[in-house]
Amino acid sequence: MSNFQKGKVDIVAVAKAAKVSPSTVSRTFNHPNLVSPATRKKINRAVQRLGYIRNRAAQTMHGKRSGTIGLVVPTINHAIFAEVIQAFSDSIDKAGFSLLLASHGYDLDREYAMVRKFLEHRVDGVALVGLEHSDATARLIEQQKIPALAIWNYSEDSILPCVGADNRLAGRLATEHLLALGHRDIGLIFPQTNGNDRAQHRISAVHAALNEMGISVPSEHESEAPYSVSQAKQAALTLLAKHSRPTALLCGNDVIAQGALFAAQSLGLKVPDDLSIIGIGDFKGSADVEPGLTTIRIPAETIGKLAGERFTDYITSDDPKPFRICCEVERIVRGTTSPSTVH
Amino acid sequence: MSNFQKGKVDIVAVAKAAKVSPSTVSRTFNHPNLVSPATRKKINRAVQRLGYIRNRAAQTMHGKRSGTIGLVVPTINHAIFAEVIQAFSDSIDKAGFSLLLASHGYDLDREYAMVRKFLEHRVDGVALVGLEHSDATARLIEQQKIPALAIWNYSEDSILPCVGADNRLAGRLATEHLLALGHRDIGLIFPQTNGNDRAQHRISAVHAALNEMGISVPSEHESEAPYSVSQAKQAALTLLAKHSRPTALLCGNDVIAQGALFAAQSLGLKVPDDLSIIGIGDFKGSADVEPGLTTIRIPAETIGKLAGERFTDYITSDDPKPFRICCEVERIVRGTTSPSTVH
DNA sequence: AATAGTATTGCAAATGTTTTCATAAATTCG
DNA sequence: CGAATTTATGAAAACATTTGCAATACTATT
Repeated sequence: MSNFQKGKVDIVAVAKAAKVSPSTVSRTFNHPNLVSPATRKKINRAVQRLGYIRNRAAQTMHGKRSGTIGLVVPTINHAIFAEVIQAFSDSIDKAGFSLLLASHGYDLDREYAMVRKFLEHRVDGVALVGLEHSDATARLIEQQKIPALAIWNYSEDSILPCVGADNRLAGRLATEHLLALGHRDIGLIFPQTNGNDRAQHRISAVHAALNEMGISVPSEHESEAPYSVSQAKQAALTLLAKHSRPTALLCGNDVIAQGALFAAQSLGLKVPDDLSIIGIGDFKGSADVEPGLTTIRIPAETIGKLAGERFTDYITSDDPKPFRICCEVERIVRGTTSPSTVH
Repeated sequence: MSNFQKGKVDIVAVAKAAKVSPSTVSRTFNHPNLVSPATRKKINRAVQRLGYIRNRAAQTMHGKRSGTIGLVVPTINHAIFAEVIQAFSDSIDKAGFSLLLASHGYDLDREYAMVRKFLEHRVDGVALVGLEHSDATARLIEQQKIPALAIWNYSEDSILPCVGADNRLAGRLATEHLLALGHRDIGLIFPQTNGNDRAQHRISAVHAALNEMGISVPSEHESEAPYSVSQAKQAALTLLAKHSRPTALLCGNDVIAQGALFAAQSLGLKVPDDLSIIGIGDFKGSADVEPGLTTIRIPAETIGKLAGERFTDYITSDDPKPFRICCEVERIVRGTTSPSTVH
């Protein structure tokens, strides 16, 4: 009970307390099999007594991994990203890594800044959302040779390793579902596609699928809404107030779809009888609204989990092989869609 | 165009390229006013050319701050925590800090483990959710003299500095609102209170307020639900199916309240005419359900923002003064509550 | 009992910075 | 113009580790 409070407890304080050399203490942590059980016990006791905590900063300086992975998301405060962050965090935690998290608010220049910041912290890898990033970001990753991962989106020609879903397919499936139900007059509410390749892929697939059927969407039936139930509700209200109302609404994500649902309800429209609504995402809660939301499920949790597992493998492997993983999207039919009654 | 790729670019590589000493390079970053504009320019050019990125691990070893703050939350994947994380992240980012994030899943032993992990990374401070933590965690914080902050909850006798709301008051306000509307037969759906002092404070205040009116809640009108719309919906369905149905439902948070709302709707009950529902939290989306959810607003964003600002101040101050900040809760009356029709 | 081999430990160099101190150059002032 | 400041730079020590190498102590083998 002597040197508890006095000064820093570093590895040499522990060494002194255990009457061994600092090297031995270090070895006890890093190569326990190289030190005799007896000394190991002495050292552990000293560690306990002094409350020593290893200093990863010092380790990192030796070329050891920092044990951190940086994740940059557009925003944390979305059902869907929260889910993927949670799964990713849990997953890398299992592999002994800590999560550095930042958001860029759909601004790719801020994304760059965040990646840089993470690089200063010497993260062992950086994960980004989506496949579209600024040239500066791409250069930075290339130049610094930092392991990087794109999550959320899948594309067979992605430059970075990726774990995600095919958003084009999601858009197509949603469209085909409505078409199969006989809808020909389809309204579209999507988020801005600027710097958001997920939305961009989805909407272009929707248009493609409609074109194949010779359907085009009149511009007054196409609307843009930010990611927020209330603003989506507003947008839907405006769209639905138009003289010629579509028989179905295809929404860029489930948050927008929920907004649309509430808008329809507050206009006294019966969903799905008067109006069908389909979303994309299958967020937590989409199953629980009344009626349950029909949607194309993007398996956020699976993506996050898988991304974490594969990325940590990749990082810790001596000869890392790039990978691209496509997680299946799936049509989930619930209560907000029904056959068109117009013939 | 010589030493681009060959080997590490560290401060001495930059120094060499700019034909100055490493000290001068370091100074250019840390005390730019101490180095002449001319050399500064030379150095900056070299930095650009080589793509040098500062190494915070090495800085940290010098007793400089690591520039990271650890935040441990029960779970990331909740509307309410996502909101507070976002605000906190943005706020500390402005002050130049990076966020290390971890979740413990309402397990205080895991919380301890996460704090330890953060300590290894030499975070400059650690923020926890709530005021209830394991003894080990408290000891660790005390012993390591690491700046710590409790967010989300306010209490005047909190040991740690705190930024949060008075959850007891929230519980009381919710109760008083229902009582004022004439409800005497009130059902309760709350999350588990184990290791969750927020819920614990709320429910005890509810019971206290009811007691003062001589009201007690029959056990079949009191139910426990985890944090999930669907499971809350289930719990509410069971509760509402009882022969004697309460006239109002007081829910431990807005997610549960939403579940209750959907349950009521699927049972064909008119809200608020047949059943009043009040939540606590005012989550994103609570305003947008139909009818809008009456709730007690806990200003998550304000809490996160304020917490970030005050905590970074605290950390960077030479003589930090402890603080406790109470953010106001507020009754938000929307469409899910109305006067009791039973007399 | 001597030798070879193995298990255990310590020494010292290295990692990438920052900072104190010292020195040199430039500027001011009487 | 020389002394006194001030400004700009460099050398070297310090920070907390890890690890290659060397030294020592132990075991097993003949």
